[in-house]
Amino acid sequence: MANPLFRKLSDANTLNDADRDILDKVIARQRTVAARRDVISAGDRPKDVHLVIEGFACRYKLLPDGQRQIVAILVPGDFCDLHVAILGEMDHGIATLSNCTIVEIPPATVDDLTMNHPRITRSLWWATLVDEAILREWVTNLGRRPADRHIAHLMCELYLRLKAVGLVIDHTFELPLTQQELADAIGISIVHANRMLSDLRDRGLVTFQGRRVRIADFDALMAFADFDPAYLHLVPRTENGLQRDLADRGSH
Amino acid sequence: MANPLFRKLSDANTLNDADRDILDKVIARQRTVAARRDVISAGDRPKDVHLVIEGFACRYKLLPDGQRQIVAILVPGDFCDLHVAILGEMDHGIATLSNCTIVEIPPATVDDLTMNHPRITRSLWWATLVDEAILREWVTNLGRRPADRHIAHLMCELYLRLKAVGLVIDHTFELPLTQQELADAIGISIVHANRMLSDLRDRGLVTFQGRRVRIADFDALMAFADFDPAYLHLVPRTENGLQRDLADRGSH
DNA sequence: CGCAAGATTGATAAAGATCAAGCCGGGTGG
DNA sequence: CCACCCGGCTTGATCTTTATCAATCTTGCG
Repeated sequence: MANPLFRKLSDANTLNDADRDILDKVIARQRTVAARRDVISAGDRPKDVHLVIEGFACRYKLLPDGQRQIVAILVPGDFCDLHVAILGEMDHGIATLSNCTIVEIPPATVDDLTMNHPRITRSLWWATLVDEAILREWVTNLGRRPADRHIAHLMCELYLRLKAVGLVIDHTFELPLTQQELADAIGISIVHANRMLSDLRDRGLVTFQGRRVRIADFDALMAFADFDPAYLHLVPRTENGLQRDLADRGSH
Repeated sequence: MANPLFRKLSDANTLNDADRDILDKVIARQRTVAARRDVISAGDRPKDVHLVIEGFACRYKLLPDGQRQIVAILVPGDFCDLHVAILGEMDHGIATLSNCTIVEIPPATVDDLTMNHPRITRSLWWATLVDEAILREWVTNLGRRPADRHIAHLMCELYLRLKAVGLVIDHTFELPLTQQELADAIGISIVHANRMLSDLRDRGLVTFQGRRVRIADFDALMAFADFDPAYLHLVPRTENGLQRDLADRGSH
């Protein structure tokens, strides 16, 4: 996949070929990070902005008793720390879940984007606001949805987010999470995660084959999870864009 | 309180008297909203940006079975929907918890700020990023902290946020939440909320007198809640700013 | 082959939800 | 002035969800 950043941004924002060229240059400086390593640790003051190009990562918080809460899952095209400069230091860590390709963007490049490329700036804003919307949905999931529906909801979310960057193939996507990591994202114990997962399997809603997730009937899963994709704000400029997108989902 | 927006922003960002004048003008157009009314409903596309000047409000999501999750508590100085324009429609509602004074800021004013007032723009960015940091902490609270500590953590957070806008007086602050509303924020049932609240009272950590919360020993409450104020990014330009701020807390 | 990490299962305990009353205080209408 | 009514608070009993503890199984891999 050439440029997941461009793909993601242009999916819901109007960007042109010139913008694509610029974003291609932005992601030129890549490096790889092995699975289960910190990309940025809590307390860091990173100079460069980091972006996931390939692989999965997560934001997480550690509690004094050693528990961990994953507060976001980062997929290709997601920023780790756009705008840390403004906040100063990281209040959480970012770790890879799989082998990852990470891009480091020097502050000068970010400044150039915000000063000279309003369309891109606006779409970066959009990405930030969607991240926030996802967090609100996670709060709702944690507060009010039982564990099985919560997991189902997360699978719906990842399905659409990964679809936006072309990583859903034939109703399946890669998801290199151990059950412990899933439990840390859902806020439950690993034992409970295991049981809820096998419930979902038994219901035929989600199947896990190795590191791949298969969602045979997305509508059924959405219904079970009470999933409303509105919060992802994927709707492009046209009114019926989402309908198209959703109708399209079986055809890939 | 004259201008909670200026107070909040200048607490962690460098702003001068000229900025204050501009922000005073920004909040000129005020209106009042009665308690327990929607300021903005899910699905709205508000033209103006809304800001709480006085009173308490909340962001919330409704589930199909009628359950509610409060995903943020808004206090004076907090924006309801800075930048909705970019996302299009609201994916959640905003309701008052008490009688509120709300400001409506026309898009032209926001544009003027972002184009002509870089210091203010930066501090608005800061406010947005802090909102996101608060959401991450809420995710952690919901996922990994038991209800009593979760409530204690929220009280610590509100204590510091309200202190930043001058609303903590003599170790107390107003909090016009019913137990049902608190339960909706913490993600528990009202019965459990009631029991955890009386536990906190019994431990002497938090006392509730009418609509006022008293935190006699903030250090003890922080310790109980495992509260680390770093995520609020209140630290001003100086290194020991937070220390000053925290040391100051008993003296008001 | 044998190990280690991860997945699974069973038994039991704790946290929290639900159901059902009762209480308390402030406002309202007679 | 008082009865009563209603929203919100409190309490007890019981049920459900989830956590914890403790094995055991499975599988990829050196």
